[in-house]
Amino acid sequence: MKYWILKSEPDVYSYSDLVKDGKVTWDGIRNYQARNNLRAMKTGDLALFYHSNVGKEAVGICKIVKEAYQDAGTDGDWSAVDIAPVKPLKKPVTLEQIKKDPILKNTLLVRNSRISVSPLNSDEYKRILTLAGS
DNA sequence: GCCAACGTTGGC
DNA sequence: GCCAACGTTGGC
Repeated sequence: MKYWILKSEPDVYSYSDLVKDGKVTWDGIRNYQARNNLRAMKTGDLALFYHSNVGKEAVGICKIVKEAYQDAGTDGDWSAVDIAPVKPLKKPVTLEQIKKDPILKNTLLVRNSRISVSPLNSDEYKRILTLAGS
């Protein structure tokens, strides 16, 4: 079981959109590192859904329901996965909290803010859930 | 809206 | 293969 953070601008697609849709294809990734992370995902892996730009906070948990397949939107060598919501966090966990936290401050989310799909180890994942009050 | 950081592209 | 120029992302 692996853990991930998926970033999305809530103006474009928010966690509540995901809850409403029930499932969504996570495509359009055009960054090799992020693509490789997508390809490392397994069905059943959990991911935190993070709102970039607006909010700058992790807001919910989702799960991978379909492993990486060819991104239909392109001829290039890009991948997509399908995700579904699990449950919202009791309290969102802000980037500020993450940056201040000794366990979380070294996550790729903080070190490289430009990567839209990044891995978390189980300690980091659990720490965020703790900060979220669950 | 600005700009720093980073990734990608393309000329050499 | 190097590196300057450019585009994009995302925090502020």
